[in-house]
Amino acid sequence: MTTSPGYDKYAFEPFAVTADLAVLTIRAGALHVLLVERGQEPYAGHWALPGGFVAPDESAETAARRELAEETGLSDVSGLHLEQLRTYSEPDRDPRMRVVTVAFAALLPDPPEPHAGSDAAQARWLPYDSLGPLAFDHDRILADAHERVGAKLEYSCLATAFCPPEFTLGELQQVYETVWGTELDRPNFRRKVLATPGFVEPVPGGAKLTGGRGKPAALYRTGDATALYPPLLRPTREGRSA
Amino acid sequence: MTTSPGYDKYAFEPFAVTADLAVLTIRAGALHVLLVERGQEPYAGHWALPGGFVAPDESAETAARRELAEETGLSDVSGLHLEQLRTYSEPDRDPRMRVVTVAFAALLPDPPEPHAGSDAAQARWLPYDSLGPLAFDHDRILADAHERVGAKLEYSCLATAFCPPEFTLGELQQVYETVWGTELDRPNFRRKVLATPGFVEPVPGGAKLTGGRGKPAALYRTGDATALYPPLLRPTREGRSA
DNA sequence: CCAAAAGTGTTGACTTTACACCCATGC
DNA sequence: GCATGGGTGTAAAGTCAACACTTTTGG
Repeated sequence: MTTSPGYDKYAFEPFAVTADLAVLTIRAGALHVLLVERGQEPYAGHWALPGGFVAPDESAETAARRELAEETGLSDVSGLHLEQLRTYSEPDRDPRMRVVTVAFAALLPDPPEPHAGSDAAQARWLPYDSLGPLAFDHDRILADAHERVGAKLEYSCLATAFCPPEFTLGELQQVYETVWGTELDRPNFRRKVLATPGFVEPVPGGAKLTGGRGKPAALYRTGDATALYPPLLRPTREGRSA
Repeated sequence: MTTSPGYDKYAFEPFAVTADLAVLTIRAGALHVLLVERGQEPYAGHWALPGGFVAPDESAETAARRELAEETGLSDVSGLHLEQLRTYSEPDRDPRMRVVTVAFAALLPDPPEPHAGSDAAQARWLPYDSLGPLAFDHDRILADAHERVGAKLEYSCLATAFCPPEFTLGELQQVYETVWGTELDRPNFRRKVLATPGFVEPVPGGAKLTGGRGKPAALYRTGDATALYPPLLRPTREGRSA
């Protein structure tokens, strides 16, 4: 910690610090984002990521979790996966004042039907594709969130965060296919998932579930593992090998 | 952006925002970190990561680059790789006041012999292993930096950031071995690197260089590629396959 | 000639892919 | 029965790790 000449440690400029959230879920086979409609300028009428100021006694993570609870109306937000993305600090991000935003991605199982927004602004789940321009630099934050989540699916067990407590391998595969926008071979997907020790574990009660018609599928739960060796790489973007 | 009841957008608590740097280099086959010795409490006499306040007209990235130039004494800092790590915002990180720190990792080729520190505090390159406890939560930041850099070597072309403009494959391999703390098979390493299109490109002037005695090695430059397909995975931590 | 470091070749083990096929259920 | 989704098997292609071997330099 050094100070530039003419800079006094205790005479720093005040910054506002906010925590913004890219809350993602998969609904009807499509990636959806939780957005709030802005009621006032700037960007009145535009959609924006939910978020808010970090309180004096909170960390950015705590603030993000608080906002998540308020915005989704969920009571038990403690178990949800919150991933810190990065911090956006360009001086002109917000025309009103100097705001530094710590962005997070949150992954939810199925749609916890909108939210019980604590304030007047309406909040809605909107499909990730077919979004108009968002307020501030939120397009970029959201794109970063998508990119990060897509990458983490490759080498972590994050995918189960999109699934309910008990799920089928078909549902898990849909998570990958939806986030990556590709199709995967079912037999191979199944083998890779089951070959990774703590990724998923079968629900012992031989329980099964029907996804409409077709053979009932076995149910699985999230396992202990967090990392994925070997990784589950997305199918070849351009040419993969030399 | 929503506000909690009783919260006025313009009456936020002031936060100090700093940018701290984990400046890494490889010297004599060992990972080294640039640290500054603190002259005042708290943590007087402890080593800390270089860093400083973000000025009102700067982004955190800009502030980090400015600090990097001040601390290393390098004139051309514009080409160096700066990687935003994450933001540390726990309320009690700094006993004096509320400080939110955006941490960065910087990778330098060989040792630009210490620094011309702009202030009195001495700055030094210290070996990553055999570091005592650092000031504040800088141990954790540094560990996160090491972890992140190690991971990025797997799937990005970041390793060349540790190398001078022209380098041999042996030097590049040493970067991997030093950061990962493992040994790699030279023939296989060479093949993987050369099999990735834009990773490195040969210096056409048939230039060569001797690293002491032994056959002179061909020289390479950094290529255009940034990502690494297929990835260069670290050798099996626990058991890799099922 | 020897040691040291660069660079090439090869082989067997393993992984991955692509696809064929059977199973259980709703209509 | 037949469409639909779950689950198993397999063989060819590809990848990778391990190690033997050649080349070029300094002493």
